[in-house]
Amino acid sequence: MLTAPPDEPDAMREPQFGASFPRSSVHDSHRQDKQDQRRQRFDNLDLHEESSDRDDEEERDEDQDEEQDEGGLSKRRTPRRRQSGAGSDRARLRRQEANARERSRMHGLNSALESLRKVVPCYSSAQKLSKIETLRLAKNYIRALSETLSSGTRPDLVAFARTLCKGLSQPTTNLVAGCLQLNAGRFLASPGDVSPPCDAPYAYANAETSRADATKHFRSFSYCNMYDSYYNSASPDSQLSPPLNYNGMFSFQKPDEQTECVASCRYGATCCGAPGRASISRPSAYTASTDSHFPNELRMRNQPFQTQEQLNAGYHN
DNA sequence: TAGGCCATCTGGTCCT
DNA sequence: AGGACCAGATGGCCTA
Repeated sequence: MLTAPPDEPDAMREPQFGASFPRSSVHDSHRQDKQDQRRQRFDNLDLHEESSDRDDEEERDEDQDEEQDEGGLSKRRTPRRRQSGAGSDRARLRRQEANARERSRMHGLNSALESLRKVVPCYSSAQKLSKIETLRLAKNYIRALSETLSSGTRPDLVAFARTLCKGLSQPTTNLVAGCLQLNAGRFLASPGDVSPPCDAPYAYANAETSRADATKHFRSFSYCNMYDSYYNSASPDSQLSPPLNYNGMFSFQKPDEQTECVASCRYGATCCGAPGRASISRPSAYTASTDSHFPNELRMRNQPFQTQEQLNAGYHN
């Protein structure tokens, strides 16, 4: 089953609204058991019979095999020659070894993807993003950070969130909005239609269930919380910290990541969490403004916003 | 039940 | 020759 429209050149671009993700990982262990069973079953398969059956089919379909996909991409697979005796055993062994390698390779790929999940906004081990959504969100995250860095202007959370949610599915958009405590329906509506996110803390676009899902698994985020936590210590119940690093100015980090982050990040900020979620307190160069625009804007505490050149200078020196 | 996501197997292709 | 990579096929699980 395709995960993207066939005519879509970029599979990461189109949202899949209504998709049933993010998916819970609570069944991962169960899934692992099933996978082991399946693997055992496949390993015990008599590949001679399987090969025979397929060869029969291929003989029947040999005439149609000449056809090619649109675009000249031939997907034809040449009929396999049936092997027998020692050669067959050897082939089967090699096939099993190849399968094991492929499993290992895919596990490595999934491991890398899991690492990616942990560094994009809204990470949760309890309710993780799908692969495609993780890649989309990561791409948007990089883009949003790059745009902020290159603009050299004071960041705007709504614009940041828009970039972040571009092309994401509605559920994921709601989750990101939940992390930001933004109104997903409003901040994605139109560039000029920006309403203060704090007027309705959880007015989600589609359903209350989305709101509940988001708040259940993800620590809520807001400049209000940032501001508050700046003057308060972090709560001790930190477990998971969705990293939301907006140009390095504020972020969710695990407690054990704070030390090095503080050391390396000149623009560390502070945020705090919703009940049950991590709450981080870090030295901040910014404070949230308390005027009518709050919390759409950030304000520097001790220094003006620096341009990209100034930012880079800190690293180049 | 349909659709989405996923893991796995599999054969083809490319590279070393 | 063998391993890595890729994409198609398949079937299971989950959710709306």
